[in-house]
Amino acid sequence: MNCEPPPAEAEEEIAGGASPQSIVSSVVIGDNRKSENGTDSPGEGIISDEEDGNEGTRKKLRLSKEQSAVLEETFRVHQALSPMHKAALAKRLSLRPRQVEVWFQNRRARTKLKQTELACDFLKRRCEKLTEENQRLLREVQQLRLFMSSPTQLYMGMAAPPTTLTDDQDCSFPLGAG
DNA sequence: CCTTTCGTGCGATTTACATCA
DNA sequence: TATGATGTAAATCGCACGAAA
Repeated sequence: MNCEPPPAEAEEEIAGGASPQSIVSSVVIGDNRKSENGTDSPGEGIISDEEDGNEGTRKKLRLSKEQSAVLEETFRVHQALSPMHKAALAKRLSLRPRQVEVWFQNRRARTKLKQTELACDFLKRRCEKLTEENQRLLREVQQLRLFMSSPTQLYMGMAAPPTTLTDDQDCSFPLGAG
């Protein structure tokens, strides 16, 4: 499977330089975004590796700002992690390796989606331009045909003959052997 | 060479949670 | 303030692939 790294321009900005040292060492449940003063509301505490804990209902754990920042920073360097790197990162962030893995998978998916959207926008604009150009050329062909059918009459009434096909433009068409 | 097992990535989907009208 | 709609992101599922045994 080929996973080419995305171009830098497709990358979103990461949340400003959170220092890796300031990682909150707990997986929190609850509102991480509202706490603008940086105080992550520590909900349930650390989730251990074995403690999948979801007997019945699984809990969704929101990552803290710091955790997300470190993950983003790491992602900027490597879009995929070796098992060792993953384990180290998980330990550093007090997450399960599986969580780190899932985060990276989702992050790659997000990047790809964003790239696809950008590509789509680009193609849309390109298509619009080509359509415009096509219309213009069609009009010009029409003018040329008129001009060829009665050059003198038309020439009198025209400010200038169609100018698109000038000397510096190669309007020849490859007709094979010729 | 096959076959099996294991680890990993990906796309699609589900689901918990946050936000807003 | 309560509530439903909606968006986002964490998590799950199933499949495919390559490497190693």
